[in-house]
Amino acid sequence: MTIEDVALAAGVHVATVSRALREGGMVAPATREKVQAAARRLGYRPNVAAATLRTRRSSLVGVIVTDLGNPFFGPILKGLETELRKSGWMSLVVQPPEDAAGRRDVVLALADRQVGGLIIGAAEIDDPLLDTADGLQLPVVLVNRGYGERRFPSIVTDDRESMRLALDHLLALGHRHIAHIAGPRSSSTGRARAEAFGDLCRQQGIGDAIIVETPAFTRAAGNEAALSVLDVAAPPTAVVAGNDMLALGVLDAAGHCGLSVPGDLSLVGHNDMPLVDLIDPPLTTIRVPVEQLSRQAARLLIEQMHNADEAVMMRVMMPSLVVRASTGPARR
Amino acid sequence: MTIEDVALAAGVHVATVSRALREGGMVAPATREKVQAAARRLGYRPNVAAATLRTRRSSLVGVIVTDLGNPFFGPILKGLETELRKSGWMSLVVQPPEDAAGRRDVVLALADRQVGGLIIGAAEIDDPLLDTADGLQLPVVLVNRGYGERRFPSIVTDDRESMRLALDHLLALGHRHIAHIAGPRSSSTGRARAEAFGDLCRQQGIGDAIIVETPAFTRAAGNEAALSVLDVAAPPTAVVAGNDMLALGVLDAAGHCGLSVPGDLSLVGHNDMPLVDLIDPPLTTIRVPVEQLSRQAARLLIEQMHNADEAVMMRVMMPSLVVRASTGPARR
DNA sequence: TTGTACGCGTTATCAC
DNA sequence: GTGATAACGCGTACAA
Repeated sequence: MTIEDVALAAGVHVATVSRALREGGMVAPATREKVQAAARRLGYRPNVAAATLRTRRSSLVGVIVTDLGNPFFGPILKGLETELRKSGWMSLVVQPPEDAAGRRDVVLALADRQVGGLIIGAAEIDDPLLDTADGLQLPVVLVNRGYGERRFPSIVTDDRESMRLALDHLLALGHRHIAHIAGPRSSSTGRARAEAFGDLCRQQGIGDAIIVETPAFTRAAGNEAALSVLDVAAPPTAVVAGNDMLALGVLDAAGHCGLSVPGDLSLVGHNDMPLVDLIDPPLTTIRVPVEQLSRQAARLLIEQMHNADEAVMMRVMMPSLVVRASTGPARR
Repeated sequence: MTIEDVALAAGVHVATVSRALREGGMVAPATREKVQAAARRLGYRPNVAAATLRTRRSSLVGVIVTDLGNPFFGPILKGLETELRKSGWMSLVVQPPEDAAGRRDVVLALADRQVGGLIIGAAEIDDPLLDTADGLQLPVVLVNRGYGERRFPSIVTDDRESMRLALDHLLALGHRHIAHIAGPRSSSTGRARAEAFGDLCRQQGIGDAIIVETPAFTRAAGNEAALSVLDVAAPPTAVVAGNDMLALGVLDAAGHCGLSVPGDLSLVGHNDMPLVDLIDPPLTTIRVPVEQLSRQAARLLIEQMHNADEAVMMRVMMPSLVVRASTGPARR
């Protein structure tokens, strides 16, 4: 069942069928109708591979996400897929390997499929992923990760504002000994939040603020890092975690050290991922507007793909503080 | 940069290049090496669209999942993608619409992309998705959903065993008034668990077991259904939920009714999705081996795609009980 | 073992 | 506004 069959059935030439079935084709309304009727009657489906071969374009978008197991990414993926498909794009989802060569290959493999662009929710700073995409001239949008030199369009939340919200909240509760369990410096969010936290502490005259970097945004890493901070004579009275997964690890560590939350230790997470409102204690955290984040990202990519020479831009979304029960007044 | 350029550079014919670069091609080792060297030197990347057009095969697999926002699906997607790509397949991820036409179209769109097969983690009973895939002769594997007539290969957990584990646990704790907040009967798991629960209760001589069906596996639906059961004079002392999301809703309802868990009400979930070990109280639940479930599904699909006339088979995985703190002895 | 030749289904560029 | 025709890049019988 090819375009030729339709042409035959409609009594026109294949070229006319092609035009009639596509948006911009210049065809007489009557002809178009005739063709569409024939196509429908025959159950004709255009051969996507042939069209891709001819046009060098496919209706595919590469979605590169680390750690699909992380509850934070589910909603992001959901928003992305929904919004992309609304515009006719399908999502090729890939988790990149750790090694540089593997990351390069992932982008190449995606490019081989003629993806129109890439949404990357996994970029590290100086990521081979980005260099490769850049070399291929592939439109890219970063979600929730900026890039060191801001070379790529991205949707991010304001990390400085996040830390300000967290810190103000803790200061208002009387805390003065505050630690930050930071995500890896190789990720823009890990780095930006750590730097903002440091700056703000200095501004507030908190000299002894501790910042510990973790190797990954995981519960295990959070636990380990938190132990090094909490398992001492005079532990801090509050901790700001780089994200919610790290916060869960901090919770583990607090339990291990016999510290009650929020009695002995106040804890602020980041992201407000699903279910953190139900854990014990319900987590005070910084909410990022996930739904809008992912929809904006999809839209931005679509714009970039549509208009190749769109200016590089960053859209910054504002986080907000959600106070639950993991924070309380300082005892000391 | 086409296959012809490589042929020129290697001093052989394009056909030879094609053979040399693919697995089964019969080429002299020396020639192959020469060709590979030339290809590498030129940075040649085969045109996937052309190959797809020619062979009518792509290295794409359709992954149809409802509700990417549900924390249960993240890990499943993760295992699926990992395993599929290990065998050279990329995942086209799609969330199906609710309406029949939309579900049909999703499968057609996937088929248009020449996907080798479909992994469906969203099938309803008598789902248009399945009929369409069936009509297209597309290899299909169902994850965590069986099909009414068992026409499709699937990976499932043993729902009867799940319910047996849950019920035995509650009976051992002395409960006799037990309700089941069931998932929709339109889903195989919802139906199977409800039926098993009913059967087992009868076997145990529990005549007054209540089963309430929900319209969806969501927290809100669980809450609503649970309210109808708990907000009465003599509520049951234990509830088995159709899955963890429903269980969270039950928890909400219990709070609303002033029932403490597990003091006044014992609660068993299903799936052991991420973070339910941290909620208050930590949820007793039925663990499904997600990692293996998804990997098995991917492997099964790969087998089906490889060997078209593989017998339809179902692989059943055994669930296990994870006792945490949401269940306790019956007071009455 | 290698080369020849054709076709896969579409779209784009021309004439008309 | 429509028809003819030439690519697009590759895989594969078949012949050599």
